[in-house]
Amino acid sequence: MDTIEPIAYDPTAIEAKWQRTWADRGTNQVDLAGAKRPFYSLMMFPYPSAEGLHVGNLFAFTGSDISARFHRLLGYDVFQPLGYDAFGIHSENYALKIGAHPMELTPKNVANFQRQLERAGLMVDWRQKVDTSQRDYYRWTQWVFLQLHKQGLAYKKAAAVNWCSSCKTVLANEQVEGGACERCGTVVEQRFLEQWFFRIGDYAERLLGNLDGLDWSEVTKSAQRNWIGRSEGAEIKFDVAGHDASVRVFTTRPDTIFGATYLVLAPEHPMVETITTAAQRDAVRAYQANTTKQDVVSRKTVLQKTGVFTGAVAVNPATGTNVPVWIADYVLMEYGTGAIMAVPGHDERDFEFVHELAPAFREDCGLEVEQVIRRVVAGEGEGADTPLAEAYAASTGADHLVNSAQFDGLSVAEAKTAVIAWLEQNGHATPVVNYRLHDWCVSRQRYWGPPIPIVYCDACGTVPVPEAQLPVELPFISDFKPDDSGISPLARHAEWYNVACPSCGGAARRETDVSDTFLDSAWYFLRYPSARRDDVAFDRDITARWLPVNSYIGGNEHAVLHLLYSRFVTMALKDGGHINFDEPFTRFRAHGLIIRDGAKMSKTKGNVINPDEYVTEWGADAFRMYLMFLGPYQDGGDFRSQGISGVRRFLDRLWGSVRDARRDGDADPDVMRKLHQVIRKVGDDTGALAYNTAIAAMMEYMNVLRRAERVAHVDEVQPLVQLVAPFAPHLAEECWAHFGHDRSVFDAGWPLWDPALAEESTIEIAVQVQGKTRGRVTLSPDATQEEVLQAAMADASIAKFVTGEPKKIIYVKGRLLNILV
RNA sequence: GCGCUCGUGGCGAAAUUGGUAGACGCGCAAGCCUUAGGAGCUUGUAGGGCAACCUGUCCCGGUUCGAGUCCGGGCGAGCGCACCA
Repeated sequence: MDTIEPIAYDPTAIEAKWQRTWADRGTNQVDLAGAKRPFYSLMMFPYPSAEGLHVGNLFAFTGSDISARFHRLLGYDVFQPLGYDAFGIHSENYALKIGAHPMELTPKNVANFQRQLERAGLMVDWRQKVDTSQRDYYRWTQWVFLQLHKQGLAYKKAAAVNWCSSCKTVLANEQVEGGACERCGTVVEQRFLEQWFFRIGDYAERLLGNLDGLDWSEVTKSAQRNWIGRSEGAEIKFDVAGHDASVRVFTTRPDTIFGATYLVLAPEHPMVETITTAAQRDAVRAYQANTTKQDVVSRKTVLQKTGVFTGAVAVNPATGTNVPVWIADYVLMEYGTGAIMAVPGHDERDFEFVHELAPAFREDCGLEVEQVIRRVVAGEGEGADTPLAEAYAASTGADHLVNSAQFDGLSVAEAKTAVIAWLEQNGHATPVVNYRLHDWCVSRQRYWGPPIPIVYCDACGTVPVPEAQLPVELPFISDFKPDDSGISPLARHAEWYNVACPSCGGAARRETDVSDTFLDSAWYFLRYPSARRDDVAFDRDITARWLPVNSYIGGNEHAVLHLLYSRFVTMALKDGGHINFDEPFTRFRAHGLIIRDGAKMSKTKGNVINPDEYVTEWGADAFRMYLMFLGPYQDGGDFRSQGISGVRRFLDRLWGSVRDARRDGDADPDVMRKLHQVIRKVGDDTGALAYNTAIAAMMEYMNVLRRAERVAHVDEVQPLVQLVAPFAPHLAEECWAHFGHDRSVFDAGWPLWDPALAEESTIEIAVQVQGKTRGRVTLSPDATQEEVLQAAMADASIAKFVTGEPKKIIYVKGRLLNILV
């Protein structure tokens, strides 16, 4: 019996042993102050739900952990921290649901997560753990708020905001999905409330422009671009007849101005009041009352358009003709100027409005459809002279203007600039860039978050809490339940909010809202390396050494939330002189999602995987490795319980070959050649996060060892242990120790591979005739074309296809020969 | 509608980036070993054909000696944005 006998190893014992050893030896700790080759490996921290760790968490963390361990083996000083996003609505809502107090429940959940995470075998430096709900963390979250305030980037204003009646708080635009709360799915209402905002809108251009230089997943960059929503166009002024006023509209299609036959204002537009005629006043007021009460979701998604005429008339600055001014619900106050010029001939929405919803008024009010663009489709010639909304959407390069005076014949692109330039001369237009991105609403009318560090004083006004007085501590209150009043639970506690003004000492009142959870996580990566410092949010030297983050891994659901906010806060802190970099994450990779048997995992479907069960049955190493083997890391994968056995079999075989490895005699040169090839492949793939193919390569090598039908030599097996180490760290340590090493395998370095030793002495070269593969010949890699041809013609099954003299021969060295006859 | 990513065996997937399609694993089949096996080992496994061979990477075209890969058009899926002017 010479072949490798797998010996089922005992993961429970081995894994517990090594986790203990790592903790005892401080294996996972890094010298933060003195590291020579710092590498900051970051994973998105979890919020500690009571349900415990989800496979999705483990999938994400394992991917980051492998990258971190791999870099350590390459010789970097790797810092990989982890912590808890424990403040915020998600934690508070769960406490409410089970009737617990978040201040008591959160530490329990954190402890449970900690236990599960420790079993997973992550190379985390737990000394640097952060917990956003702890005072020594949120003190500095408040400090960040104050820095932004100091820089004029935080302001308070009354505005129409998104109100979730279930979470009983306002939400940022980023937290509203299709008109509903992204967390609970409740339809969001519009409320008019005074809130704190951050001027993220001022950073739109920078947030957009920097994306090109970032090594990030394309999906993430594209999501951010969409969210920032840059559009170039112009503001055009339409004077209102009989008033000393003009309506400013934003358009991306100034070229269509000759077809602008009416204007539309958002119902809540401030000019509506002044320009509405007496005859239309009642109708307008009734309409306004009706639409502003509507919740956001029906304003934004219902496609039926309604509107009412204000009675006012404006002058089209291009044609000089009168155009009626309407108000309608399809124009949004939040975007552009809250007013549009309607071009029903070339805009689908305007076309719909005119045709479907205002037929009774059409003639009376002159809502006419004019064609000003002629569509030219390649190969089809010019389109018919029918004004159609489609012409707007399908503007091809050949389309040109008609019925537009001196601009007739210009292409759409030419006309855009020409029309703006012309109108600009008489002060009727300005080129403008608009963004969809709005300022970040950070106030929350909730309990479980950092109180916003602001005090209101009748004498001094809005006073920031002095930094020396931080934190503004969140008090323990039992009635923390939010209500529908739009006022925070803290506002019920006069003993807390009544304070002396920090400026004049007079009676003053604290801000009673807390800040958005996303502010907690928008700077946590700065805190980790300085987590044990109580005198600064982050140390200058430490920060300069470790940041920006070298590798960040997380879910793409945060593309426009956490990732955008983190970039903004980083830029703001740089502008405030606190740090010297613009972008927090040099490389970001969005991992995929784990589904199960083709469907998303959900409690209702009952297909949720409990990692604990699998870790107990198969071991953390096998579970980690299986998750990574499911498919490309950035695509996620379909979890099938059966599949894990293949990975476990591999680990058992590895353990068997380590146990049986012989030291006498020499290693087989053929096996060693494969080994050098595998070292290269696993290194390349692991660096590229192609974990599935890295694992496949190791399995292939294991098969080579087995098929050798003899006990493997130490030299053939030991380097494989180093390759496996990032994936199955516990077993790798056990194997490494078995080979007699005292130190951790993670201090052993990555095995070197020698290109000369990796090279095959003979290779198969495919032989094609007329481009069809007809056979293969085995020759030395540097065989000449003549040699290959000779060998090919000696093979009857190839030669029979070669009829006559070859006309041309194509030889790709070491790959294939193509004979053309 | 706009943007991004993608489409390959029964299944999850590979393919050195234009060069032998289906590595690796699951599943399945046959065999060995077993009192037994949801264990272990061996072999086979894209489809068709007795075979020589033929056909095959969503569909249609193109470039090329050669296309899963590049180009044009279409169909389909997933994600993001969306009455955004």
